[in-house]
Parts: sequence; C-alpha cells; structure tokens
Amino acid sequence: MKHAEVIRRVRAEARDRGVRWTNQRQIIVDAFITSDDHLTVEELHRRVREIDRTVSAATVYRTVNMLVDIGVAHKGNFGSGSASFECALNKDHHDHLVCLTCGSIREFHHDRIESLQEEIAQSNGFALHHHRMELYGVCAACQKKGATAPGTTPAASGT
Amino acid sequence: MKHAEVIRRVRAEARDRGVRWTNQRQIIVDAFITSDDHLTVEELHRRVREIDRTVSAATVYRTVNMLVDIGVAHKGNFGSGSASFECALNKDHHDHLVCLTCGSIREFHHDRIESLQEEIAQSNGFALHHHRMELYGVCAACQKKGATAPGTTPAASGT
DNA sequence: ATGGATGCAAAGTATTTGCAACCTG
DNA sequence: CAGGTTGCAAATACTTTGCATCCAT
Repeated sequence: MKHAEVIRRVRAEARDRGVRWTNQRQIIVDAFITSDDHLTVEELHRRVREIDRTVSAATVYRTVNMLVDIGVAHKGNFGSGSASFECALNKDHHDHLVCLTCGSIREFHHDRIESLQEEIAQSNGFALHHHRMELYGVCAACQKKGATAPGTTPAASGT
Repeated sequence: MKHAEVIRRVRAEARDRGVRWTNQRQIIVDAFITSDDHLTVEELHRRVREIDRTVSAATVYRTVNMLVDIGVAHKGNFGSGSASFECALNKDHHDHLVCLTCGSIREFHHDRIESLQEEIAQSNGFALHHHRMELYGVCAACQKKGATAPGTTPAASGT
C-alpha cells in the first residue's frame, strides 16, 4: 500500500472514531509512514521536530498510541528499553531477526511456523490472539566485522 | 534438578566469581528457586519479606540481576510492565503461552519450531544466540468463564 | 581488615496525565 | 461553539545507583 493510500486510510479511521486531524498528527503520521524502519518514539520525535520544532514528545506518544489503537501500527520491544513501532499497513504479518551487535532488524515470515504455533495453541486449549517471535543473534555484516554474541560464559542450563 | 542441588550450584558460581553469600541472598535465592512460577521482583520481594521483613527491593533487584548474570535465571517480559524471572536450572529451554485474561503462563517446547528457527537464522546469515517466542491468547479456563481476547475491532491489516 | 553487600533515598528511564490554552469539525 | 488536542510540567511505574554502614571472608 502506498503512502497516500495509507494516509487516507488512517484519516478515515480517525474520522470514524471522532478523532480530529491536527497538524501535528499529519506530520507525525507522515513521518511514521515514510519510514519502513521500526521507530522508537524518541527517533520519531526527532524526525518530526525536523519539520515542526514545536511538537512535543507527549503528542508523539499520544499519536503512536492512537495508531496502535486503530490498528495502524504495531508496538514492539526488542530489548532496547524503549518500545518500537512499525506501520501495520505496509506489510503482512512477520517476525523479527534482531542483531545483538548493531541493533538492525530484519523481518521474515515462515508459514510452517505460523501453523505450528496454531497447533500448539490448540493442543493447549488456548484461543490464540497473537504472538511474538524474535530471533536474536549476530547479523552477517557484524560477523564479518568480527563481532560475537554476548554471554560467552554459559554457567548452567538444561536438566 | 532439586532444590539443594540448585542452591549448591548457585553458591559455587557465586564463590567462583568472588560474590559473597549473604543472608539476604540465601533467602532470596531460596524463595526464587522454591517457586516454579515466573516471578516479578515485586512478588519475589513480597515472599522474601515474609521471611525477613528488612530485605529491601533494591537487594532483590540486585540479586535477580546477579542470578541472570551467572546464568541461573532468565528474564522475561510478558507485557505486564514489570519483568518476570524464572529459574534456568530447573527446566529445559521452553517458550511461553500467555493468557491475556488471567495472566497465567504455560510453558511448551517444540523441537520442530526450534530447528526451523535455526534454519531461518542460517538462511538469513544470522549467528543465532537466543530467541523468544510467546503465544498470547485466552486459556481454556478463561474461555469457559466466557472471556474473549481484546482488540475485537481489527481496523486494517495485510496488503 | 578489606572490599563486596545492604538499606535508604535519590536519580534514572520510559511513558502517561492534569490542566489551561488552542484548534478542528 | 463544543469538545477533542496540545505543550508543559508534574506524576507514574519500574529499575538502578550513590553513600555510609555493615558483614562475609
């Protein structure tokens, strides 16, 4: 889905819910959708301020929360402390590969795993709502640079 | 692995690292290991205080962090805001099924998914270090009570 | 005795919220 | 014009940390 179409959709969702379309929201949503990345509020705020210096962090928080509420954004947490958000309209469901060295995030989708997850939920009597799956490791680029994963001193594990 | 054995192992790890074995640590580790559950610091602190009222939250934080450091505990985050910890010595690797209604956590292990994760990492050039996978839904018990998952108003998704 | 550990309170993060002014519909 | 929205600052929630004191080794 392309930018303009996404904006249109978000505005429609907003209108239906009596959510007003302010200048700030236009800028924030615009910056948010423009980026394919997973953005933290801090980063998004930084980008928004390049366009309008007066927009506050509180408004960015309020806006991304609103986007999550109306199903336009997904909220994630990849161990960096702050939450990261990504647009839900641009792409299909996917999981994440997170580089422990450079923090880069790569997306992937695996049908078989998805169906296995369903099976697991069913055999445990769970009505599956959503899931999260993240693979943490060192990406190819960082490996070339000689990076190794942390925690090289496994103390104990297993039975 | 049974309680006493775990304690012995933790103390050995501690000694090797020049970590002193205080009364507080004995109590905290004891309470921690005794429980199979996933405990938040708050909950663990509550249990510890039943034995020794003077132990501070800071010490509980310091202790669980130490346990994670030496590989005796795993830290998790199931959306409840506060982190939860579980003993790493009692059980093999597993993933989690989290009930969105009652918050209960069920563990499961699935070899095929584990190997698929390895494959995915490899085909993406990642050196896999660890992963997290959580299935969120409504457990059987809560379904019987008529609970439904939140977010019943899917606004948009996919392409 | 020596240096790691503790309790307390203060400091840090990340995020939310009360409020008066402001702007969209 | 009404009521949602904003910026600011204060408030939250969770976790870490400085410091004087204490205690395991």
